[in-house]
Amino acid sequence: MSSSCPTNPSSSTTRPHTYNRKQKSLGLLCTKLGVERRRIYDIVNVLESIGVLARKAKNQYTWKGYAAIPGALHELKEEALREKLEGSQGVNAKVWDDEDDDETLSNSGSQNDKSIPNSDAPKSHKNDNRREKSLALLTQNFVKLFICSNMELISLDDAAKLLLGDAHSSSIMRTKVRRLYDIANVLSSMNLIEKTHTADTRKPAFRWLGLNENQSSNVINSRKRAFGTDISNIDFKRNKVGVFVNGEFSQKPMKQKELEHVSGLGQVDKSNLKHCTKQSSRSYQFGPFAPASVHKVGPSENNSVKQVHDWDSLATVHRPHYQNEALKELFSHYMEAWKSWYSEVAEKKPLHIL
DNA sequence: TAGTCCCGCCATTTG
DNA sequence: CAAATGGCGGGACTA
Repeated sequence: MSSSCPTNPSSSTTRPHTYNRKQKSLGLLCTKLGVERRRIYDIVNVLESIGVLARKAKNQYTWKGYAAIPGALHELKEEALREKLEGSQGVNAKVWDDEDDDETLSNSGSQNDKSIPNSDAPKSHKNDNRREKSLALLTQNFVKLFICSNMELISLDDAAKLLLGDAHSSSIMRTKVRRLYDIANVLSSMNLIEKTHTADTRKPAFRWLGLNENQSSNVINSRKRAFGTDISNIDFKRNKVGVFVNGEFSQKPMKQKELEHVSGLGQVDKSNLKHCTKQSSRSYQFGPFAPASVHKVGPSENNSVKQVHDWDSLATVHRPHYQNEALKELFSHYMEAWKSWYSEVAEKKPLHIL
C-alpha cells in the first residue's frame, strides 16, 4: 500500500489532469475509510465473482459496474448447468474441500480465467487447490445454489454442507460457514440476497433476490433495469443501510426481522442440489467497462456508465462502526471510493489500486 | 446457546 | 526480496 508503485501511472489516461496513482492507492483508501486492507480483498473477491469487478493484474482492477451482474449470473448459471450434465450422475457431488482436489475445473467457462498469465497446466494442482478454497469460488458456488435450484431459502449451514459435499468435520464446517457469512454480507449489501429465516424452523437463512425480478430464479430475462443502474438519493442513517435495488435505493433497517415469514417454501433439498454445485471457473466476459452491453438481460434502460451519477451521495462520511453492519458499510464506502476513481480515471482506463 | 463476524497471523503469489 | 493477496480460525460479541 502506499507509496511508490512501479506501474505506469498516467500515460494511458485520457485524463490530462493528474491521474494520481498515489491517491488511489489501496493503502490510502483504506486509511481514509478506516478499514483494514485485509477486508478489502474479501470484498473485491466477492464483487469479482459476480462480475462487478475484474482484476486485470496485480494492483489493477477494472470496474465493470452493476450492469455486469446479469451477465455474470448468466454465466454462472450456464456453467452450473454444464457441470450438472457432466458430473451429475455421481450421486455424491464432489466436494471442493477436503484434501483431494482434483477436478479439472478451472476452465469450464469462457476465457477470462482469473486472467492468469501462467498457463494452466503447470502448477495447476496447487493452484487449483488454492482456487478451490478461494472466497471467489465459494461465492460463485453459493450463488449457484440459489440460481440453480429451487430452494427458496438456504441457511449458511446448509450451504456449507452442500458445498462441502459429504465430508465435513465440524471444524471445516465452521470455517466454511464463516466464509459464507463474509460472502452473504456483501451480497446482502447489494441486495442480491436477503436474510430471513425459515418459516418452520426459525433458523436464519437467505433468500435470493437476484435482480429483483419476480420470484423466478431465472435471472436472465426479466424486465427491470439492470441492477444498480440509476442510483439516486441515497441516504444512510444510523443503523440503516442503503442499498440500491433496481435503480431504487432502499434502506433496510438493520435488523429487519420483519419480512421473515415470507419464507414459506424454503427448505433445503440437498439431494436435489448436489449436482448443481461443483466447482466452477470464473468466466466473466462482459463488455468493456460498463457495459450495459453485457448480455444484459433486461432492458436495462440506462447505461451503467452513467450510473455514476449519484454515487457521490453514497459517500457519506462516517467511519464504519464495524460490528454487524460492517461489511455493508464498508461496501458502501468502497463503492463511493471507486466511483470517484472511476470518474477520474475516465472510461476504460483500468483502475490501479495502489 | 447459536449465530455472527471481527481481527489479524501467516502462507502464497507477484512484480 | 518486498509488497500484494488471501486462507483460515480463534475468540469476542449478540440476540
